[in-house]
Amino acid sequence: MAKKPDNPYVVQPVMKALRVLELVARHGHEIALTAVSKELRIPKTTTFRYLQTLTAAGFLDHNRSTDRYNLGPQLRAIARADASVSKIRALARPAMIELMHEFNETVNLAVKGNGTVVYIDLVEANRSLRMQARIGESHPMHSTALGKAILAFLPEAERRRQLDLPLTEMTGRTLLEREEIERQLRQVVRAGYATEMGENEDGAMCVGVPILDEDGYPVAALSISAPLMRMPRSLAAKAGTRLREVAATISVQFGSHPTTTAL
Amino acid sequence: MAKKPDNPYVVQPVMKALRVLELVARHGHEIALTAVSKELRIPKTTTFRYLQTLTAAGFLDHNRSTDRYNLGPQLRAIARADASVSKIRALARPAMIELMHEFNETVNLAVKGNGTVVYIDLVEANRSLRMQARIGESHPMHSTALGKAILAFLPEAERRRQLDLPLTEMTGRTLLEREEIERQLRQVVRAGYATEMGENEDGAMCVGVPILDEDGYPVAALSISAPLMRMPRSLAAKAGTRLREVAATISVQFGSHPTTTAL
DNA sequence: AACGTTGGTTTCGTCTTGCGGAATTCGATC
DNA sequence: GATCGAATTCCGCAAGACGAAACCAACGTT
Repeated sequence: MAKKPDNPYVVQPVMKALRVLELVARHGHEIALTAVSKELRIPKTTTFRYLQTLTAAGFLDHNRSTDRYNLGPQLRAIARADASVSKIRALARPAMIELMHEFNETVNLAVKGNGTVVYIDLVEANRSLRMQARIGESHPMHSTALGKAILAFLPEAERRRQLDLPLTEMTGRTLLEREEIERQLRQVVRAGYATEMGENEDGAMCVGVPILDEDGYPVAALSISAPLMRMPRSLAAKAGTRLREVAATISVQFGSHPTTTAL
Repeated sequence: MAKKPDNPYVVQPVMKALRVLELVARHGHEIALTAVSKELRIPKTTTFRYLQTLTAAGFLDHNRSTDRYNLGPQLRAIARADASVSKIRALARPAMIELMHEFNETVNLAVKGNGTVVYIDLVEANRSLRMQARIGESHPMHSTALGKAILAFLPEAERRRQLDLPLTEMTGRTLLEREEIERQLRQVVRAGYATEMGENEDGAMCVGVPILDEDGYPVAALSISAPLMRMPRSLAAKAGTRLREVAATISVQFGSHPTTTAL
C-alpha cells in the first residue's frame, strides 16, 4: 500500500494528493486536517498543502467555520458531466444506427462545449465517400448544423454571448453576419431542424437537431452529414423530420434524471 | 486563468495534474497524450507523467490499444458514493427529526464502510444525558445495532467475510462468539430490527434497521440510541417497529436511481 | 520496401521547489 | 487568563520534478 515500485513515472506529490482526495471523499462528510494527516501518515504540513491545493482547484471545499474539508463542486461537476455524456451516448446509439441504415449516411452526436460542439459519438455510413468528424473534435457552433441546432434553442442571454465571440471562417460559405445567423436561427426554431451547406467544410452538408433536457436546455445535438451532391433539399427535409422524431424520444428519456446538487 | 499568485501553499505538480484530470474529464471521451499536452501547454514529458500517475491512482483509465486516456473507475466510484450518501442523508433527514421528537432520543444514520459503519448524520435529542456518536466516526459492525441491521441483510458471502475479520471487544458485553452473533442476526431478520445493549458502550443501547437499495442490499442503517435505563424492552420494540416503517419508506424512495455503494 | 512523419517512451543533468521539523498563532475551553 | 489542541507559517536541505533531446514504434506515403 505504501510502496509503488512499479511505475517510475508516477509523480509523488500528485499521487499523495490523490490519496488525500480519495480519503476525504470516502469519509462521506467534513474532515479536519489532523485527521487526514493521521490516517494517511502524511506529515501535517504536507497534508495541509495538499488540502489547500485541492481546494484551490475546486475539488474540495473548505468550511471556514469548522475548518474542515469535504468534496467540492469541481469533482461533482466532472462526475455529472461524465454521467450525462454517457447517458446521452447510450440512449442515442441505437437510434443513430437505425438512422444510418435509413439514410445510408454518417450520423453524428455532439455535446455543447464552450463556444463549440464536441463530437461524442458517430456512426459511419459504409460508403467510400463519407464525411466524418472525429470523436472528440470540436467544431465552431455557427458553422455546423449541430451548433446551429443548439444555438437556436439556447436561452437568449447565452446565445448572445456565444455570438459575441469572434466567428471563425471555416469555408467561403461560412456565415459571419450576425443578422444572417440570427435569421437562420429563427428559421431553425420554426422548422425544428438546422441545415448547413458547405459552411463548415467544402462539399459537405449537414442536418441537425437539438437534444433537450427536462428544462428545454439543449445539452446535445444529433445530425446526419453527407456530401452536398448526395443530399438534395427534399431529402434534407425528410432527414430533418426523422431526426426531430428521434431526438424528441431521446430528450424525453434523458429527462428523468434528478440532477441534484448537494447544497 | 494561468496565474495563481494567491495561495502560496498550492503545490504546483498537484495543481497541474488536476488540470489534466479536468481536461480529460471535460473532453467527454478518450484523449491522447499529445492533445492534452498541446491544450494545456504543458510539455509532453510532464503531461505523460501526470497521465501515468492519474492512471496509477485509478482516476484515469488507459486504453492500451488506442493509447488514449479517459475517466477512470476511481473517480466514478467516489462520485457515486458521494451522491449515494447525499441522497440518503437528504431523504432520511426529515424522518429522523420526526423520530427524534417522537421518542425524544438521538437518531443516527450510518452507511456501511469496510467492516464498519460510518455515521453520516445524527439528530440529537435535547436532553442532558444523551448518547452521541460523531458524524464521520466508524464503529464496528458487530457491536452496534446499526451494524447488526446491515449484517443481517447482507448477502451470505459478504456477511461471512465480515465475520471472519477479528472482532474487537468494545465492552464486556460485546458479542464475540460467531454462533451467538449469527443466532442474533437470524432474529434480526425475523423481527425486522436489531438491538444492542451495552455492547458498544457501557450504559447505552440502540435499536437499528437497515435501509435497502432496489436490490435489497443494505446500503445504510437508521437507529435510535438511548441510555439503557430510559429504554425498556417494550419501548425498544415500539421504536423498532417505527424505525422499520420509516426505513421502508426511505428504501423505496432511494431505489429509483442507479446508485451503487463503493467498496 | 525504404522513407518520413506523427506520437509515445526513456534518459539524464540541472536546479527548482516540495518536504517536514519546529516555531508561532489562533481559538476554543476551563 | 491560562491551557490545550489544532491550524498556519518559517526555513534550510536535498529529493525529485522538469523538460530538452534522444530514442522507438507504428503508420502512410512514395
